[in-house]
Amino acid sequence: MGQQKIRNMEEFAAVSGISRPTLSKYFNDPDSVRRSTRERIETALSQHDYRPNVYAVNQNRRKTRNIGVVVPNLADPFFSEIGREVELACLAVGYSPILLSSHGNPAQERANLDSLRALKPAGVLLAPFGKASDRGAIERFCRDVPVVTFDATVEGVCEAFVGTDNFQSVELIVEYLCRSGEPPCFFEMKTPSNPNANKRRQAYLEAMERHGFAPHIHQVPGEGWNFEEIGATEGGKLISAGAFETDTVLCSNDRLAIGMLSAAYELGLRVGHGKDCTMRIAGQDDHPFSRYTCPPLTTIAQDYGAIANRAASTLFRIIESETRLSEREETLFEGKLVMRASA
Amino acid sequence: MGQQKIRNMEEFAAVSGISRPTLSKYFNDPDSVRRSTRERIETALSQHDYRPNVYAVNQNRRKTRNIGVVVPNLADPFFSEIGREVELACLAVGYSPILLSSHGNPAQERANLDSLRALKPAGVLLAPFGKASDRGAIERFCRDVPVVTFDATVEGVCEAFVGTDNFQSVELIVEYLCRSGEPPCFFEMKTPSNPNANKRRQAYLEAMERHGFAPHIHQVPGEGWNFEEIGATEGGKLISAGAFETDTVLCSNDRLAIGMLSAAYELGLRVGHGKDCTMRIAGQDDHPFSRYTCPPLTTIAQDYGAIANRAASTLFRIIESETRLSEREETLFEGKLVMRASA
DNA sequence: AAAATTAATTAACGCGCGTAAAATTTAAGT
DNA sequence: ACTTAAATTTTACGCGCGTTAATTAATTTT
Repeated sequence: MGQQKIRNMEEFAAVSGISRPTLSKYFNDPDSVRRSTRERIETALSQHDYRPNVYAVNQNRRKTRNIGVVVPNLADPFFSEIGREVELACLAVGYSPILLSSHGNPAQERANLDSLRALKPAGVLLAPFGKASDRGAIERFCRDVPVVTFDATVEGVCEAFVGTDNFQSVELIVEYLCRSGEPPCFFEMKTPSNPNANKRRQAYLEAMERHGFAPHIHQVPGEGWNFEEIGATEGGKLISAGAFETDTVLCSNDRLAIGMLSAAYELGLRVGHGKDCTMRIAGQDDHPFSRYTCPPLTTIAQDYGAIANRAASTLFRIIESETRLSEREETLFEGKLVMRASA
Repeated sequence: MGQQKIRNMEEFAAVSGISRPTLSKYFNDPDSVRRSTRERIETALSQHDYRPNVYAVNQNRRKTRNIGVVVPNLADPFFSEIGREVELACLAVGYSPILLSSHGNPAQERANLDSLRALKPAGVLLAPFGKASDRGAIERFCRDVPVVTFDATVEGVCEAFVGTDNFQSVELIVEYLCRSGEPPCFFEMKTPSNPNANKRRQAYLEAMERHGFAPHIHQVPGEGWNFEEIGATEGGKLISAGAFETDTVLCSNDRLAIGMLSAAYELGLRVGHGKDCTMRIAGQDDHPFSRYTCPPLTTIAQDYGAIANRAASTLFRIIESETRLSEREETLFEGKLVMRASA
């Protein structure tokens, strides 16, 4: 294509026969120039392959076209999947997503926000740790940058929140479990890393009361994000000790359930709703791997795509309106029951 | 801390009593200034919280302190894990990692390299698709930016490659399987997304010959990265058709094995090396979830940490020497046999 | 303490682009 | 064809920092 390399917009103006300010307008918004000029520019562009220097472009702009995406832990397929959807949503409307994982560490979350601040992002999509997050840091950050939280939130902070309706979800699966067999016990970590856990516990209590059953909550020790390990070790202990009051266990999330399924298998128990089964195990989230557990995991599916797209579009709206929301928006999507063999 | 906000280095020079060029030196390398001045700067820094404008800093620099990290698919825990390790290695020596996923799409890989080029990275760590990658694009990119490939490579391109020794690994597990039971059949996709698959198939053939057994390779249709699905569907078909010549199956990777385990479970087969088991299934990679399959998966572990750190340190060496390697470096780490219950 | 070395300061330019104001061209409307 | 409105060009400045050369100050050497 091009002969010699174009070093800057000035040189590209020379070879394309368009003035530099017009080019500048074009690169900021192709639709802001007349169609005939746009076509001339694009022709020249196809022949000379020039791209504006990202750093020079962003130097003076108060707001860049960057969007920060911060998730607590990319090693969790839930977040890598939702992160992927969010990235695509950003690209689709011409923003540049910058994906950062906090690696399960709230201090890293703060560091990520610091890095982002230096990048002057137009906005940020944040899946925070919740209570474990540095509230002050996030509050300060939200003052400077429009932030939409998803999956989890920090009470009363940020412009908007998009997530799953834990109460509806839990009710759905509790209702199903009660109807189809013994009412479920609830299995979770004593100090959950994920803030949804607290809502789910609460929702479980309410749902059980609504259905007229006594709730049974089992909280096990364990820190960090190695949920499968905790589910396997601690869940296994409870199973072999006969600690569960009923034959049905609702886990706070799929990863704990995956661990518990593995423990049950080790113990030689058959899990599921079949006649020869001795217990049922259900999860929450519809983790990408839940379809392939043994038996496949019955769970509540979060609508990854809907959450990601709504969070992104809400953020775009705030950015483009250039005004903060008068009121904090909360959008909760309904979970869907995914019936598989485990419960 | 600070009273009013510092807008630029000039203002910070004023409040700190240090000249701007000295500050500039400091921010590029704190050790390049006298200790007494360094301390004065850091004191002022702690009181006024000023940070140089990233964009202005990188505008003229030919090489930034950014390091691009490109993986084929972040949704695969293998890559999110190795991506994490690579990120940490970069941060540890003061580089800024920029993690990009190609979302299983070679065109996106190319787009990622294009984005990276605009960011003038000091270097790039690339886990390419292999044959599916746009060879020309990668070659051109490597001409401009030092690149170290990991996990997979593109023949003859880039400065260095760090990965696992597939031949050693496959030999290890084939030897184990032959010694402990029937020799393994080999299960893989007809058109594998991962280039290591080809080496593994070759290694299987050689290992079987070495041990004096007839090799049996089963290639199944299927595209994309939904390996578990393919393993379950196609693997299940082969199992129920009795297509495997022996009772032992070595899968090209753990994710296929996870799918096949799920299919075997559905079929009511007991997998493992116990007396009551009817077949054995083994994988390769030691996927983070393989420990929690039912039964837990016997596999070959790649040394994630070693690969990530070696790839990173090799890249740093190239960057800091400011000369390209005279010869392409290849580092292969040995796989380790992880014996669990499935084989 | 003087000389030699090293480090910091002053002054000034350039990077690539955003952007504003004024002058000019082009397109649209009647 | 003539008026108007809209788009483009010219001209020029500024952003925040890298960097260089000449100068001055601080430190080390002998």
